Amino acid sequence: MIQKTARPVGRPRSFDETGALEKATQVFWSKGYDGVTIDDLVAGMGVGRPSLYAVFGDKRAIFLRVLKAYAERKGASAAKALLSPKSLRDSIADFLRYAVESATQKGSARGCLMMCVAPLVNDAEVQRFLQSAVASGAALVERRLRDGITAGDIPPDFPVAVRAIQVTDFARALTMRAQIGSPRKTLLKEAEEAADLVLQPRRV
Amino acid sequence: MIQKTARPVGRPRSFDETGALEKATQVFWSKGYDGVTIDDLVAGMGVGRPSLYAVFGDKRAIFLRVLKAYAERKGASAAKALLSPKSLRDSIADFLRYAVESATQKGSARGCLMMCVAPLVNDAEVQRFLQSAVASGAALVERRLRDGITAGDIPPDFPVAVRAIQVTDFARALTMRAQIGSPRKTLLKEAEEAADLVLQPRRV
DNA sequence: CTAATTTCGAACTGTTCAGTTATATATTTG
DNA sequence: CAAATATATAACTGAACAGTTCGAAATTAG
Repeated sequence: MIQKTARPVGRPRSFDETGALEKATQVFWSKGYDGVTIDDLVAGMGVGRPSLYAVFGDKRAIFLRVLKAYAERKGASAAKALLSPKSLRDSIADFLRYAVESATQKGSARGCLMMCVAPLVNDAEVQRFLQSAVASGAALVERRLRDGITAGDIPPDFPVAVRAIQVTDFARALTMRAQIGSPRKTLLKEAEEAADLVLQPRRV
Repeated sequence: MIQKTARPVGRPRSFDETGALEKATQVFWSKGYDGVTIDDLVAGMGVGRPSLYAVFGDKRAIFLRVLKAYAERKGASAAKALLSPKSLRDSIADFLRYAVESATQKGSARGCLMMCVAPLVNDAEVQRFLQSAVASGAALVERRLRDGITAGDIPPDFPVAVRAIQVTDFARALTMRAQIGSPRKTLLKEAEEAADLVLQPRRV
């Protein structure tokens, strides 16, 4: 019989790996990549310096893990907002509203790790990751738009690819403005207006 | 008679103040705010360390001057693109194309100092400045849209305020994507599509 | 040519930082 | 309880950094 929860030999860790990464997310998010020192991470993650290097590696490695975990969570939330069984208009509006809400969340830094912090990291792997994340986001929206055609919410000649990109562009822009301090209420209103705009049928 | 070009007493400076600030712009743009050291500025601006402190102050002071000069230049170019005597569609498209072109300029860092670097600077004055710059940009576009109503390019009930913000949001989003490496050609095409979208009359 | 003034170049100083090492501590195995 | 193993705590090391100081150099004023 295989005991999966077999305690490993040696002194047990005093921290939770996943939890520490989540705390690291907050550290990077609030201080930016270059602004973060190892001591910031040691303090913020609650992990001793040598353990931090042994378990997670250096700053770059920690950031990459943080970024990927963050992207996964965000992507899941975005997909949830987009693909629940609502009207197309509501789905798109929800997607944009979610972007605004998570970017203006009190208690954590404003904006978004992927849009406001990661792009400044001068690292090829980070850039590649961001590009693929951008493409995935647009693909997700495009899928929803196609479903909208099937459901008859928008006409069959609706330019799904172009509009999908425009939806994600609005999400990006709203998130950026959240970061520099635009109030949530304003941005939520603009999210609605953006949803209305991108769903307009092709001009006659 | 006042001799304006009276040479000041003492050893003349070996650098040009304005030129040094332009070089500083490149330094901040390519390395981000936190990523820049005083030595980077000394090397990049061609100004000796003590002179740098004496003439410009510390890193924060230099960045503020750089940011303001940059914003002035950008604002002038944007106004030029928007307000030249062209069709409304061309004006808006030019505005967005200019955003893409300057964000994908070879030889200098991608993106834009105001959108990609400055928002991460954790400084109240910088944030206030950015907010006002965002508002100015939207106001400029809105003015052009109003002129478009006068000229009959768009109907009198055209939602100028909302669409003006949307235009600047597209500029923001396109600039951001330039930064993470989207090719100029792609972005230029999307600039056209964005211009078409935001000029659609209100839905019937 | 001398004194006054301003900038320049180089070096100095205390601090902060990344990454490592040494030792103590907690736990499993036998 | 003793040996083996893995983590925690604290301290160390060399490099990088911000801001300053000091003497040399370039210029004007007299």
